[in-house]
Amino acid sequence: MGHCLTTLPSLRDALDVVSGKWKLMILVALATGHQRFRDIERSIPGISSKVLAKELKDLEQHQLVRRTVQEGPPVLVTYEVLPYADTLDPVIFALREWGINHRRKIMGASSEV
Amino acid sequence: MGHCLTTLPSLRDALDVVSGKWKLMILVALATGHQRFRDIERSIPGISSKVLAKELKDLEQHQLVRRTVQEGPPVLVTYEVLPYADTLDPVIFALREWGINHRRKIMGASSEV
DNA sequence: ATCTTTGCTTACCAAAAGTGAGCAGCTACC
DNA sequence: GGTAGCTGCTCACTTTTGGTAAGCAAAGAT
Repeated sequence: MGHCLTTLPSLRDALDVVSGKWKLMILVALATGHQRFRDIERSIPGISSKVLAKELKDLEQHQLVRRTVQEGPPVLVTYEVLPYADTLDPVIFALREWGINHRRKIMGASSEV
Repeated sequence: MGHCLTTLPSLRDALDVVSGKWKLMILVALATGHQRFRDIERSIPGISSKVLAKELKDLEQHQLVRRTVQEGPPVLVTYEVLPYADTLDPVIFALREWGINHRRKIMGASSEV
């Protein structure tokens, strides 16, 4: 119910860009004001610099993020979400709401035995 | 903007359950009436039986899916989405919408050079 | 009897993710 | 000026995950 025939292919298209452990997290980190590599890295618990570097490149290729180098010294590298990435807000919002709820469910279940 | 401090952790919670290439696709497949293993497998292009079996177990553990065995003969195994999985509808909807739009963007970009 | 379908599992290999170290370029401090 | 620290990464390595192909028992169809 509510799922039409184009659901699977479109979902596939979206997941191909956005699935994975880190991409959405990185976008949120950027959107909340973390622009520098180390800053982003610190704001996302558990991510490694290797993965961050790779995911940022990916996001750049998908035109969701822009990398800017201000020649120094010191050289300053900044990342920012491009406007197009804002179109992912509903996805992030939905996931976040679900996450909040799911945590409630899990916590609730363990104490209600 | 619009992102509060609980965004990252909640997003993490959600992604831990739901991220990956296949889980949402499987839920949609189930929701659109595919209940049998082979049926699901055929409805999701590119998935392998190994991965499907593993993801189904995962989804079962997260209480999003129920596996039912009707002793036969023939033995009949059916999978169904549990009501709780419906709470993911907004996520799926948002992703699907984004996928539709993203495809438009990609296609558009290649012809508008 | 043989072939097909179902619901998987098992080996095997490849790709991705995580770990830890390191490195060039700069600053900060005494 | 020596050493310590930060930045934005990369490299080599191990571990985990994914994908591919085959196979298998139970049953049904021909």
